[in-house]
Amino acid sequence: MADQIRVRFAPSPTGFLHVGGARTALYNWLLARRTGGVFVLRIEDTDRERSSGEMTQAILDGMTWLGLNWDEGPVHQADGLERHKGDVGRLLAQGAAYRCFCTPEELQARRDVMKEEYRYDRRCAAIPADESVRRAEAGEPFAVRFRVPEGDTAWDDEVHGDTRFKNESIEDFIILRTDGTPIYNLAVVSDDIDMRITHVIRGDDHIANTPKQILLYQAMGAAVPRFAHLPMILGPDGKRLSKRHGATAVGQYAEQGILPEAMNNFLALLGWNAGDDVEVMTMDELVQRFSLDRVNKKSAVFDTAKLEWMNGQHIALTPAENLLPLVAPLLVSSGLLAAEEVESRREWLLHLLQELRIRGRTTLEIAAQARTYLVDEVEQYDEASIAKHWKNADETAQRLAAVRAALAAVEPWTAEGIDAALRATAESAGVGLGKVAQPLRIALVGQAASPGIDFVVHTLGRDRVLRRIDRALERLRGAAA
RNA sequence: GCCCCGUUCGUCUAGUGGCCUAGGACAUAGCCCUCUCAAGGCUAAAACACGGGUUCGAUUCCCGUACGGGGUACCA
Repeated sequence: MADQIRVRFAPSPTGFLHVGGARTALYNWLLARRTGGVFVLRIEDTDRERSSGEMTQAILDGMTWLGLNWDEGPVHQADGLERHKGDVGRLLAQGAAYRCFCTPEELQARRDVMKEEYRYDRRCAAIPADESVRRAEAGEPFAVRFRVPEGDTAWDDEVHGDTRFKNESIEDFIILRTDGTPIYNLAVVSDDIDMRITHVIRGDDHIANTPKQILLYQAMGAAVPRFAHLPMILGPDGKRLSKRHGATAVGQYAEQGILPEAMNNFLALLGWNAGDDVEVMTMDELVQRFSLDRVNKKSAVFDTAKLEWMNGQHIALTPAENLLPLVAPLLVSSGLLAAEEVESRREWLLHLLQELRIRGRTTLEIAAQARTYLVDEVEQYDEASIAKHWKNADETAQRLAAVRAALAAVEPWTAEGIDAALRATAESAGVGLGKVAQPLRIALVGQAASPGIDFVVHTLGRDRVLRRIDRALERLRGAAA
């Protein structure tokens, strides 16, 4: 398998896994799965100051939630320190890099004078090799810079096509700090060579790093991988997505009742499409259909309304058995259900979820709608609904009393039997079913909107139905008096 | 400042010179279905940033301009 595709996702552990990173990870994962390749996870923790173990774990958790399993890793970039140093040593030995004895303070001073025009003036590039070695051995501190050659550096980007930089626009960048630790561009290239990465898929904020990295590959005598630069994800205001736009960490969406399948589906469509009008896709379908050449160049706005719609689509497609483990914990933690009831009332819960799953866009909404079926009494009556459907208290009470009698006699207790009883009640009263169903609905759930009335009555069970009607009758008689 | 990238309905997008009276999806509005609400179905409104070329013909190719974004660190 010499031509097996190897990709990597290489986040720096300086924060949670955010949606932009998640999409980058997803595209890498999809390409690997699509082609039978290898997906490597690498944690870029060379910046010790800003990296933390908790954040590394948070990123791993986010990936796991999304189901983006990795085949190798997580490898820590910091573990490659010796190799990085060795690579720098070789570049130094072959003259592709040189020691720079300018101190950060000196550089800053020059930058202050020249403002934005400043670019490193290569003064240390002219130091003869023997002198450079002598000063280093004498203990003078130095950083190592890459000697950018003349010419152009170009590549055929999988997303952007031909992309070209003039080397003169690239300064002799530092590859090794004074403290002997590598800089990002060197570490990335050294690691990607070491991991035999064939396709580098990352955000297009890295486009300007790419020529530097290609130069490094060439200097190190390694094959240059394919590059694919994905467009940025923006907030609704068109600015780069950030915390002030609200939820950006994938974990926050998990808490908001978003399904990982929906998140992946939505993220996949942010900058890519399957080429037809199909939008709702399972993970398997995404894997089947993904290809890099249908990735867009244009940055995209993250639209939570569409995410929620898509989540609703995925919830509706999720069998009740699979929905139960997602919703039950919410019901248990809000005290509506005892932990052991999840098992003992499993059939009833599945029956409920089967009905509710097309009625909510998040698992939180589903759980909220399940509430009235789990408590004994109606918790709150919607006044606007009462005003509309309980207009005449006497008449409503009469009708509810008739309904009560009919429901008390339904045998067996099935949705069909209930439906027949309600229709018969309406008919003998000489009104349409709506005139019976709406007042009853308010008596049962406190508002004018709910699933079908026969479902509500059946699911609530005879005892609670009769009790709630009795409560409604008390209320109506109080109002009439 | 300099370097680079981008620009189709409010948003995500289809479109690779004639198939475009620019298609789909979300959101919005209306209708249908109907015991209500969802879901579903149908319909409506809604876009090729601008200016030059090239061409018999440009959303599509080229050049400018404008606007947006990224980079320009001993951050990643």
